Amino acid sequence: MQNSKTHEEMEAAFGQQLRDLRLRRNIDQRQLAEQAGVALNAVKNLENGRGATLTSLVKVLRTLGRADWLETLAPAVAISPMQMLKAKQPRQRASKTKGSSNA
Amino acid sequence: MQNSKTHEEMEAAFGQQLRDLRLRRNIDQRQLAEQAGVALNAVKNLENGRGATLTSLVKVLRTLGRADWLETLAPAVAISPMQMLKAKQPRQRASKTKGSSNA
DNA sequence: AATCAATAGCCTTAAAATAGTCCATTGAAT
DNA sequence: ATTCAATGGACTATTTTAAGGCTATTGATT
Repeated sequence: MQNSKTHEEMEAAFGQQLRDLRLRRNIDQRQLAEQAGVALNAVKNLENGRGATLTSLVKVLRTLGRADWLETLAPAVAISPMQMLKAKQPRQRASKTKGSSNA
Repeated sequence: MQNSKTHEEMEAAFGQQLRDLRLRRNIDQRQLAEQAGVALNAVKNLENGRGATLTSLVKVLRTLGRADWLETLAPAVAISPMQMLKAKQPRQRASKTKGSSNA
């Protein structure tokens, strides 16, 4: 009922994707690190799934030209233009109804 | 020529997306933290863009049922079945040709 | 409008990541 | 086959985050 991969495996697989992106740009880790403004070790850690910060990831993604990917996480619910008007967002909260299993 | 957002802004916007996902599931930060196996503070940090580790992010994404998103980073080049056969991957490297501006 | 739970924010300690350097390995170019 | 650069891996010091707890806000429900 859940993803069979451990989070370590997922981070490693993710790192491989980052590496692929870099190799397609044909730049080496050192160049990527410099352009991103992070240490070479941070890039190594990312690509090898050895632990990283979200900040390093974001900086690297920007450099790789894939910062847009970060905006694709939330499916973004379509709402009507009228609703748009009142769609300010000062601190939403989870509500109390027990039936919490929404999709 | 580049994203006008700073990486801080990007992390904050990303955190908002995480929050949206959580609210759609209608669970609170405490529940999410427990189910993900991270501290409540880790969830707060993520949603408020105050710094986080990739590990925390992955654990949270799994809990939110969006672990698949992590696999959508690299466009994944289509290669022929014949090429598949020799597509082992022991350590690729960036090559030396100066013309490195690939898309 | 009053209640109460969800969230923000801060504190301290422990754990983890960054940064910088060095050396070993290995893929690519000659 | 040899050369040489790209990468992996380790080590140390420093910075950042996780974890856990505690209080102040604030949104949702009544």
